[in-house]
Amino acid sequence: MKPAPAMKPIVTRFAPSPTGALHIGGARTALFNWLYTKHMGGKFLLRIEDTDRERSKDAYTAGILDSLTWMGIDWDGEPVSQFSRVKRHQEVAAQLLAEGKAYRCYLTKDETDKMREELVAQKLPQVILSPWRDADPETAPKDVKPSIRLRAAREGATLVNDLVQGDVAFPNKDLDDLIVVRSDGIPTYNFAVVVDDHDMGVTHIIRGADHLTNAGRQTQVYQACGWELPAFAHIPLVHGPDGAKLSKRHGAQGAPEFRAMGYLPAALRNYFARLAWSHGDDEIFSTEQAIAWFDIKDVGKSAGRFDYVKLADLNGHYIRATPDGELLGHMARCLPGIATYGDLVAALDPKVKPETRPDLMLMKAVAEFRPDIKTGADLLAAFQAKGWDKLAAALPSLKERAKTMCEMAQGALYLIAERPLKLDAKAQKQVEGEAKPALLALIAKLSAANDWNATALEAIVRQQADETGTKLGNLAQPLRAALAGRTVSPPVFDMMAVLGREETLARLRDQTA
RNA sequence: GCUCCCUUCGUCUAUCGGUUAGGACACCAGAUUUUCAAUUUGGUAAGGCGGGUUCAACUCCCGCAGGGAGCACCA
Repeated sequence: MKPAPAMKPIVTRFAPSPTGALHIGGARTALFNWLYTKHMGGKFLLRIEDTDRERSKDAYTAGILDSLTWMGIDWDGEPVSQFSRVKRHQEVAAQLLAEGKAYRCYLTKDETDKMREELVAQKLPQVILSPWRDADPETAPKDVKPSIRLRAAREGATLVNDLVQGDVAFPNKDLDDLIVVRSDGIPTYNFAVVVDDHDMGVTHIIRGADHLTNAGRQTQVYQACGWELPAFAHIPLVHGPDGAKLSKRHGAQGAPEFRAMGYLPAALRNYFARLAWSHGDDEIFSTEQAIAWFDIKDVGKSAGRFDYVKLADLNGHYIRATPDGELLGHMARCLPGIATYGDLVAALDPKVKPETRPDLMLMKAVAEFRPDIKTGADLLAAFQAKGWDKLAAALPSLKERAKTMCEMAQGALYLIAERPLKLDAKAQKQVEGEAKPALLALIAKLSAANDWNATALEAIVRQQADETGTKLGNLAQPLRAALAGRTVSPPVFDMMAVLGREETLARLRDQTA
């Protein structure tokens, strides 16, 4: 039998710049690369684009890697630092120069800025035509450090064959000679990217559509170097709910914020996979399924809008589907990332609706319920002090009714209430009047309960309802109010079971005293 | 201004020349119910506009309009 033709495994990469946290749009780009690579059985590489020495920070790199790991996205090999490859970039530039495919340009930044200004004023395309392209190098000024520009074609068009966007042509007359190395000797982004992608053996470049025009420029570099072009796939951007590029006024942007808002990595993966990509009518699918199904040819071209409501719905599904132990782990990772209520409010862009920030809603509730707890970390500590096992016991009734980890924590606040509870106005009403004698009767019966579990407790309360000819709700609501301090809570019998006999009875007595 | 991209329910999308234009979220109504959820049944809701091509167009072509992205010695 003849062996199947050896197929060169694909190589993809994600190349964030370490100038901040992992942007959620970047996370999606990484996800698409990752899904495609896993689907094709290739290698997924990471490159840190740290040539901007002013803004790049090692802490950001660490944060980005941590966020990717949290998202469940892994990569092959060690991340490559672009800055560490400057020498190599310069070598290639020198080679281009030697071959006449690039030239030294003695135009200063000030001069080109001015030229550009004039072009804009005259409403002309902003194409800088350097006089040094064909000038005699002998006439070069001695006191100006030159940049190196690519001697790009002026006629015809540069074609980008894109797996998502199709064939896109850029007229060469609209592309000026790309600066490949700045006058300070540092290579520019569009040049370094090509050299690095080539050297790393990248076969498929999957990135945001905002890079489409860069693909034109980079294609010219590939051609000048005589290198084989990779396949390009420019995936549509994610826009804010108003259709504009995702920015501060749309709220959260960084992956860590999504973690702090209580979203699960699995939900985020599922949600982002469905933006601009689909597999028939499938909406909720596992990562394994996504890998099996994912193909670039099924990626659409139009930008999608970020929909927190749909994300929340998916997140709810994943919360319900996640085993309790794992969920507790997510809780422990989520809470410490939450700032104080005051800070959250202060950081909120006025255009962002507070309801779309689960972390803010949680801290608001905390501020009312336990003013002594200031940050998410404090809240976590409070849960731990009360006993992590209490939270674990409460989880089953909590996860049914939460869309985010923050909502779940909010539902669990009854665990850490301090006696006597401060009931909110609606809850207060529930424990007054006729409720008082009913509660007193219940206290007596509950004290005598043999078994302290939800079913047994429910039986006792139901019995009293039957005996007194009242509806169960008339007893359950006062109980709820007394135990949780609110009129909305997890099921009362679950709360009683989790709180235990002593605490339950104490809270009930507090309200009947 | 120049270049490039996009346009199906409010949102994410299916459709790949012939469908009652399907699904999901959201929304509305009913069921269930100790609150809130969850679950479940049903419902409202879409092919930007104008021209072609074709027996037939959401689907192909052209124009217009609207939206988006890019236009640095940033990445």
